[in-house]
Amino acid sequence: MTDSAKPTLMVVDGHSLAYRAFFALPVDNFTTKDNQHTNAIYGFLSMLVNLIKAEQPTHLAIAFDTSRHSFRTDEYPEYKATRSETPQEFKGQIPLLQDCLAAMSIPVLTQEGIEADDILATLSTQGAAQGYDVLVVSGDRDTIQLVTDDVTLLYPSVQGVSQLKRYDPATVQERYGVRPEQYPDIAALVGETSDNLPGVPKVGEKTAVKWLTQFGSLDELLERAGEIKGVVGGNLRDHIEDVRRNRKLNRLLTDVELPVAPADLAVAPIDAEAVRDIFARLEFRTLLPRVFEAVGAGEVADDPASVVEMPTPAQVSAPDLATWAAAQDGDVALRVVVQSGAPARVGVATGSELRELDWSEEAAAALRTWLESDAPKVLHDAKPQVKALLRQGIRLGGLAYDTSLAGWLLRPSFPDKTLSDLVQRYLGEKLPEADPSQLVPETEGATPSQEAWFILRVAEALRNDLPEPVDAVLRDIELPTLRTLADMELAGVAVSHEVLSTFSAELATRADALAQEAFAVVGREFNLGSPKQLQEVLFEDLQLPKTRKTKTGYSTDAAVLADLQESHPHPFLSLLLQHREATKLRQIIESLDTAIREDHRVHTTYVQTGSQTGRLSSTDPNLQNIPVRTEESRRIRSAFEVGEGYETLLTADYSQIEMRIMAHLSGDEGLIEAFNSGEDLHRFVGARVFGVDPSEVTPAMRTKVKAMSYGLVYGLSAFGLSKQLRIEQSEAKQLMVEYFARFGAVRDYLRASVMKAKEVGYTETIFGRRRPFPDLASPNRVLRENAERAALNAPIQGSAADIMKIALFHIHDDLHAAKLESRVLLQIHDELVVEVAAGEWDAVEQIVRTRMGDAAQLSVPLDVQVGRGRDWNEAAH
DNA sequence: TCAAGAACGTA
DNA sequence: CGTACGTTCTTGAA
Repeated sequence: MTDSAKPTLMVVDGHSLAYRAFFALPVDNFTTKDNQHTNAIYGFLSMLVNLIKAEQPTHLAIAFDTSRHSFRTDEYPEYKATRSETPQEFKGQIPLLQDCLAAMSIPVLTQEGIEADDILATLSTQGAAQGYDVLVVSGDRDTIQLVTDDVTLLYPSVQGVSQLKRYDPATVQERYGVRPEQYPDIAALVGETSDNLPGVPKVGEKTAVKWLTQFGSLDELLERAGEIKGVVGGNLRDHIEDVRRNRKLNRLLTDVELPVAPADLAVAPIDAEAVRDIFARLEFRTLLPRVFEAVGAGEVADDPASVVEMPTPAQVSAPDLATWAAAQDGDVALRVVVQSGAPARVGVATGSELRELDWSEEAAAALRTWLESDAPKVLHDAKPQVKALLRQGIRLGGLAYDTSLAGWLLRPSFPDKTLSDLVQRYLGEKLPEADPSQLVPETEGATPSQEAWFILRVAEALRNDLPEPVDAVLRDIELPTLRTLADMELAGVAVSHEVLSTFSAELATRADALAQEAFAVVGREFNLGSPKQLQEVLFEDLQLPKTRKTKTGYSTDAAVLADLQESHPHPFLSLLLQHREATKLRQIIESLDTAIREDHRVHTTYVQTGSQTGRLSSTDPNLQNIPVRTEESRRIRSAFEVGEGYETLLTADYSQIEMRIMAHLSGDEGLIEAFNSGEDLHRFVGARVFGVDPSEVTPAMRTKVKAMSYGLVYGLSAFGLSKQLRIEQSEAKQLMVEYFARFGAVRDYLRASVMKAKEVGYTETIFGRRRPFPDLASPNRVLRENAERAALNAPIQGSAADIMKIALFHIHDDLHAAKLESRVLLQIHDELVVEVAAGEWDAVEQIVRTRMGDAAQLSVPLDVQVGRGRDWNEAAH
């Protein structure tokens, strides 16, 4: 153990440890909005902070390599020559890391022509001589030679950067079988592939240790190399010069002339302001308190700017709160605590004052005017609160900002779910939370007005971060959409329990019969729903050929089973597929049925932050994946009926909206003509691709170009196309060639679009919604190509989502403004379902057609198909 | 009780 | 080796 009276000098190889962090931490989680990668910086600093806390060094320095060139490459040009090029994503982080260290007042040492480990060697030698306990932190094994009674090496273990293994002389002896100073001898014999230093063939650690023990020293061994028998002896004699060279190169310099001595490296107070600045730039939030705690706590406490004092919440009467809130000039944050769908408490905050109260009828009456006014209000996850107020007959006005939506728009791939997440990320603070594990919580949770206060501050931080076009999306698309969704969710959709239960019973009978039949064919009973048991039956009992591999075995999905049925027809396969279909439908029906509420309606929840592209998602239940493809499955849709007090359902959908967006974005004249011609799209495209008259396009031709057209939007490959169409890959390839020969601008656009995304680091929709793609720069091919396909699709799918949202809230607002009873119920990405009141059909259809058709001005028309019926199936023209 | 994986429904 | 989602079931570990 260390003698506490001695000062501790810690010297760190910044380059090698940051490099390890670079590979250890997923880049996804460590990319700023400007697309600056920060994983190496974060990983390194995080480790450093832990080290400082654990080791409490009195003196500290970080050494970096200057370049790959060093005295070793002068000596031996092949040194480290086989190392692959350092990724640009890593190099770019080093100057920023050094800036961080400068802000933390930690000396950064570099020396032209000298490697970081030589600086470590020099400092540790000097430090040990001057009475320091020395800690060397490095990921380079050559530093093992530095270990002495006074010098301990901390070396990253294979598990990652967070685990450091401690090497003192005894540990080295135990692990390598030699004393630390002998380690370079072993390395010289064995060689170091990572440094491109070949050793003696067939000689590994074991042999090297044996020889060194036997001969006492490397010099002695090389002197008497003739005494070693066998092939390895010959190898040694043949490679003596290599060994000498290796030994020369792996000796670390202990006499580098440095501008500093250990005494100059005393730990100094950090520059709190500078650290805050650079961490803000790198979007490090959680690291800030950790750094302050580890190295600068005393300094920071004196800094008034670092402490934001939370005002004390005041319990007030509703009239007081209403008067006070109405008198506010700037933004006011509002938090409505919702319990069982009803408001329970209300908290309001400005930057300096906190007011709150319990909800009551009197409170509602007193607050109504302010709540319904245009006075700007900032909320977090407003939709449930808007709904709760609507249930009280209060329509919230002045919805100015939603931090949940803003956080999602800024980082759609990693939605910070809760307010607590946002406080952590954007303020670097902790939202006080009640400890749920305790019956009597030890920690107090934030009160509503305290939460509101945090929301206001998070909103301010987000406003600074949100680029203008993205802010416009929030203001002009998302917030109006939020109000609309609240009404849609409250309205729900009428679903007939009778229709569902009749169908369900039928399916249950059928599924049972199919199962019995299947068991009879196989000769035993088992769980048809268990992929594991199913595999036994298919591949062992029935001896069918093994299929595509999955993580846990072999695939039994529908596509695979259909293939099997074709190559090895077996009655069981068809029974199984039919059974799956019946049970799947039944399952959907059951979950739908249990979701029917007392008003005989199903109320889904739209998750506005539920996708990375800008689409909505729907949960509890998901009404965006109700079956439609088969005749039978559409019976489920016929259970969605017009509700009491209304006359009919209207469905409206965009036809081929994504292809139209492609035509617009690419400016492809052929495709634009296709949409303006009035001809069926796939017929038109088929005629061009196959060089025939539109009337001569066969169904097979149409199917092919249709698959191709849709595939384009997803970044389809010839392989994927051939698989889907069950044609040869060569034919698929040929199809793509012909397609692009006629519609070349489409391909040019898609290529340019991905290129642009690589350049700026994000994609953008027509309306300015952005989605960052850090993986476009990934050295990992799979990751990169996945990102490329997603980046190809994002602006198209996202623009379609934008257009639908714009149409949706305009329709909602128009219906409201025209005082019509009719209301939008559902949104299924490119389709809307509207419940139409008696006598309102014409007006509603007019509004829907206009708003959907005019939602965006593209170079092709937005075609809208409208249907009418008593139920959803009937209404789907 | 929970998480992961497989399967499958939609646009 | 085609994008974007949510739900249900089974399984195996906790």
